[in-house]
Amino acid sequence: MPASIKDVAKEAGVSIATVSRVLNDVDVVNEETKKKVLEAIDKLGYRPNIVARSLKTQRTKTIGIIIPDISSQIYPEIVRGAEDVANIYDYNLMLCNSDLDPEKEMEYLRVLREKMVDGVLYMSTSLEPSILELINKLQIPMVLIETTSKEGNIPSVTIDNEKAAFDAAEYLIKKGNKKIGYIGTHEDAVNASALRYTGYKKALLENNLKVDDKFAYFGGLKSQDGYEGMLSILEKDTVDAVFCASDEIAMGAINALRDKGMKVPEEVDVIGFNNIYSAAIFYPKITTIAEPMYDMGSVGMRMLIKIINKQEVELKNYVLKHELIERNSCK
Amino acid sequence: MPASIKDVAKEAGVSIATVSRVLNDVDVVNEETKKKVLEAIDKLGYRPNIVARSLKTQRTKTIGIIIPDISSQIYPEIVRGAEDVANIYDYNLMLCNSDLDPEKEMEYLRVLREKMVDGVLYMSTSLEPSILELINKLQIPMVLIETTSKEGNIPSVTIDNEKAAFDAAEYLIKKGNKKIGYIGTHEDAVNASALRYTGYKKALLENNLKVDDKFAYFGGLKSQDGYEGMLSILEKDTVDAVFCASDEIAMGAINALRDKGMKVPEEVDVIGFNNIYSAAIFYPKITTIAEPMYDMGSVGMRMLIKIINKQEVELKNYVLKHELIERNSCK
DNA sequence: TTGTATGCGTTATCAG
DNA sequence: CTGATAACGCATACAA
Repeated sequence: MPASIKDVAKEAGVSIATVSRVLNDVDVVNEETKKKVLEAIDKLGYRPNIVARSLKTQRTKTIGIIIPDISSQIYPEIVRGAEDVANIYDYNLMLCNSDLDPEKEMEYLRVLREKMVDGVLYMSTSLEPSILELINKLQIPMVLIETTSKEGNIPSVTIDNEKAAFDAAEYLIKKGNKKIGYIGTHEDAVNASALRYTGYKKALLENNLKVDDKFAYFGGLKSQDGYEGMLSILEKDTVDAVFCASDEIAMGAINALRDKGMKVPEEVDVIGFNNIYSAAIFYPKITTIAEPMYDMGSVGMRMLIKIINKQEVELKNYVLKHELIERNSCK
Repeated sequence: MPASIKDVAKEAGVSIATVSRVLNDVDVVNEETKKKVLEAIDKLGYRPNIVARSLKTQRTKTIGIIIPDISSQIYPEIVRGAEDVANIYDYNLMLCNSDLDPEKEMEYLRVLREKMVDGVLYMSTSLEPSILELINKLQIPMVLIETTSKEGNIPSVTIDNEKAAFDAAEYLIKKGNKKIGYIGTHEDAVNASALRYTGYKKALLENNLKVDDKFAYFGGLKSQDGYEGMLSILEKDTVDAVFCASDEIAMGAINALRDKGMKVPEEVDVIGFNNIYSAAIFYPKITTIAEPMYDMGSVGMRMLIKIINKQEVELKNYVLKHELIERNSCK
């Protein structure tokens, strides 16, 4: 049993109130007694019990972070960014993997509330009405990362996915490519990555290129999807270039092209999305749209802490800048 | 302000004691009143306050997990394994990134104690005396992952790093390679990956191959280290094969070989370690020693929870099996 | 400047 | 079977 404030009080020969005062550096307390208390604290190796403190102050100094899956390639960096900022302000992170399962998300939201976290950083794809309703009921400070709520009434930090995809596709077009494929999320999906198809399409149209479904493959964001997607497109026609909605897709697509005896970038340009760690290690190094993962986490956390402290946030919906990184998978 | 047990009691017309009883399903309580209470709970949308409960029961149902860096390539899977098991037993995870800084590790240990976590999953490289001392003082259930304490008195889950490296090196030898390089941690380092050099050396010696320092490059575990290490070795001599203490090193080494115009595996065999996600996506796909990351996390968590519940654990120091995965970076 | 007392929301002990 | 009530460890309003 660790020492409590009571033990310290007894040891120092003062009341627990006084101990509490020096602990929190509040009110004025005589230098003499302060010293006595400090000595007692030191002697007993006393450390405050934050659970008890939390119950009293109604603040736990911990923040919940809900992500689809920490073992995927893109979330660890976001989490790291969040933790680094949290750390500065003496917050800890409670990590929750939802697997994008709305039921799990809701359960975590409830548990986080029960554990009285001061706020939640929430990453999901779609925000179903039932979840929105729960969020509303829970009354817990929250910021969305990578998503926005329909009405934009929940603070968020994202990138402009449509514009980013537009930039990527236009880059491919500027290189002189005409037949440009797409591998990624279906445009009807209600999440951020679906906007990438919209951006891709817009770039083609604005440049008087026709959008043909035979050049598009809709599936997941994994390398397997890229591999299969590339093969599927190749069965129908040849392509000059491919826009991939994720770097993993790009890697899979490049592997498929290689297996078909086609050279990247000599014969086909491939551009990815995300700029995950291995994009720069892969051969060829992948030209891609860099999403500021770390910054999304840190900016999101910073905003959340402001909200928790009831400070004004200038901008409710941050849109961070993306960047096209030229490497070796495009001519 | 959310409803408390008091509100429920008033709503149901019973005492808070009774509400608590139905909440925890303890003692016998009249079906009739139980129903009333349940209705009140439902009506008010009552959820227990776990912070208050924790203060009373002295159990928080949360577990601290200290890792070097979540944004590195190997920890996310361990964390995921840990979380999945934690989830089953209604525990949550408090994530702490230490960057292998002993000071940070100790600070986290203290804060986790203050927040009354029920246990800690601890990943570090070296356990300095000062940390051991703190651990001892804190009296908090703990299991080590990827490391062991000198005396083996702290429960742990690891793989046999020396044997794994031995297997990898012997695999290279069996392929007929004579001049086998090593890129990785220095043998004097006091952590798990240093044992890989020991295993590598042992394999060479047992097979009557001489160990020559010009074939060894000691550095970090990143791809950059692999790239530079390969170049450095190549300056002194040619090699038939290279044992890399991590997959990232292997990727860097392969890129260096490629830049030097040498083909993998036709001219040089390269074997990695860890089996990180991108090892199977890289070109060529990397032959490697697979560490059961997910299992280390889940087994560790399982063990920790047993310890927390004061159940007997049959084995204090688990050694999980590694596996050599043959892919395309070796002939 | 310091101490007493109350309550944060629970669980658990003790009577009834 | 149920209701008071005392902790759990701390912060704080109010007295002194």
